[in-house]
Amino acid sequence: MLDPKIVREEYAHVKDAMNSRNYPLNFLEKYAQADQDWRQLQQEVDRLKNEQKLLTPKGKPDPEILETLKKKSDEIKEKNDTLLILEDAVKTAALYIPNIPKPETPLGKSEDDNQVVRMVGEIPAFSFTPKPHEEIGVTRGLLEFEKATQITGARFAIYKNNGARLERALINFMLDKQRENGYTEILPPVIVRSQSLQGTGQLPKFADDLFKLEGTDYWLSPTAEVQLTNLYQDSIIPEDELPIKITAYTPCFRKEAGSHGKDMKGLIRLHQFNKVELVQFETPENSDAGLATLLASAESVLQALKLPYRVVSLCTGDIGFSSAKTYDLEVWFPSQNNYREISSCSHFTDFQSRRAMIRYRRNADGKVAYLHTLNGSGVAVGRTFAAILENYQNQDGSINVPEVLQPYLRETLI
RNA sequence: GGAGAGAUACCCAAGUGGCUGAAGGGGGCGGUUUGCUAAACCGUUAGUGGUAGAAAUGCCAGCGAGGGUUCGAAUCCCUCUCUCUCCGCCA
Repeated sequence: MLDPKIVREEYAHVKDAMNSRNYPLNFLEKYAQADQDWRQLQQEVDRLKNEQKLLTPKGKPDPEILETLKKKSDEIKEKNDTLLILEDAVKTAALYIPNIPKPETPLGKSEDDNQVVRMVGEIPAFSFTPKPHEEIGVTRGLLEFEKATQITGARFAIYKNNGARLERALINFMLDKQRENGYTEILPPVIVRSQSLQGTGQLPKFADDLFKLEGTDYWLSPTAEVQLTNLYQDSIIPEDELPIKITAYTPCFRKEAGSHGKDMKGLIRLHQFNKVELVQFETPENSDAGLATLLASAESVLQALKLPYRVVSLCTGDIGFSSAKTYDLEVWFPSQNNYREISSCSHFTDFQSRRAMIRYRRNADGKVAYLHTLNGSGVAVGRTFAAILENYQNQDGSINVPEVLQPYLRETLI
C-alpha cells in the first residue's frame, strides 16, 4: 500500500511510476477520487459526532433535547452509511495499486530491458552434449514424473533414492548457510489465511495464482515470504531489535495460471516446490544496505555450490507488484544454453509494512514508523537440484556431488 | 467432535445502558526519605489508527473481530475468531 499522503501530494510522480510499470492508471484514478470524497465526508461526520457528543447530557435527556438528539442521530446514521461505502472503496482501491519503483530501478517495458549487473563463476565446458536435468534425473533414478502425474497431476515431481537425499541435503545446506549469514531459522505453517496474503501483496489481485482450501479461509502459501513477513504483522518493534533476519524452508504452492505449455518438463515450474526463503526487516535508513546483504546471502549459496550465475536488475516493467527494486539471480542451465531464475531479491520499502502494519519505534524520537521489508529466495531448492544435475553431469550420466554437499549427502558421485 | 468458561490498557483486574476511554493493584517513569540498596510515602503514566493543520494542537474511532438495537453500548442482541477446562479421538 502506498502512503496516502504521497498519492495526494505527489500525484504526478505516482502517475509516472504507474506508467513506468505499464500499469493501467484507472486504479490510481479511482483511488484518488474515492480518497478525496471519503476524506470530505469523514470530516463532516466527525463534526456531527462531536456536536452530538456535546449535546448529550450526563443523565437522562429531557424530551426536548431528546428530539434534537434523535434528529442528529438520524443525520449521522445516513451520512455514516455513505461514509462506510466510501471507506471500503478507498481501502479496496488502495490494495490494487502497486509499489512505486525506486529511482535506481532501470526504466523498461519488459524483461528484455532488465540489466545484467554481473556474471559470477565459470560456465562449464563439456566434451559432450549436456543433457537436460529431467533426462539425467529420470535415467539415474533420482526423479520420477509420470508417477507424480498419476498420483496428483501435471507439474508435480517425485524425488527418489539419491534424488530425495540430494533435495534434503540441499535444504539442510542452505539453512545452515543462511544461519551462518545471520538468519534465524523458522519452521512456519504452510497454510495461511487471506489477511496474511493481503499483507504481503498476493491478495486481492493475484488470487488466481493461489490454491485455496475449499470451504475455508485457508490458502496454500506460494512462498514463505508470506509466513515470515507476517510473523510481525500488526506489531511495533523496538529499533534496537532491527535488523531482524529470518529464514525458513517451506514447500511452496502455485497454480502457475497463465503459463500453460511453458517449462512443462522437469523441475523448473511445478505446482509444488521447495524453497529456502530470506526475510529481513530494516529501518528506512538501512534498507538499501540490507538489500545488498540479502543479495549477498542468496549469492553465497550459489558460490558455495560453484554454480555459474548472473545478477540481473529487473526493470520497472518487470518488477513484481509489491516490489520497488528487485535483483534476480539466474543460474546457468547448460542444456538450455541459458540462465534461469533461481532467486528473486526484493526491496519493498514500506509497501508491505503498511499493508501488514509492521512498524518500529524510533530511538531518536520515540515515534512509531513503518519499517522496510526485504526478501529473497536463498534459494529455490528444486531449481538448484536441476542446476546441479546439469552443471555437474558426466558423460556416463553420473553426477559429481558439489564439495560442500558431500558432508550432507555422504556421497561424492551419484 | 460433545459439554462448559472466558477475551477490558504493559500485566492482573473492576465494571450489565448515560457522570467510564475505563475503578483498583502491579509494573514503568519522576520525586521525598536514605551512607547505599530495599521499604514506605507523594506524584505521574494507554498505546494506536484516521483526519485537519506549517506547527502547537483539535476532532473522530477504539474494551477480541464484524454486524444490530438505542437519542446514547465495555455493558443488551446476533455472527465469527481465539484461549482455557473436562470428555472423546488422534501423530
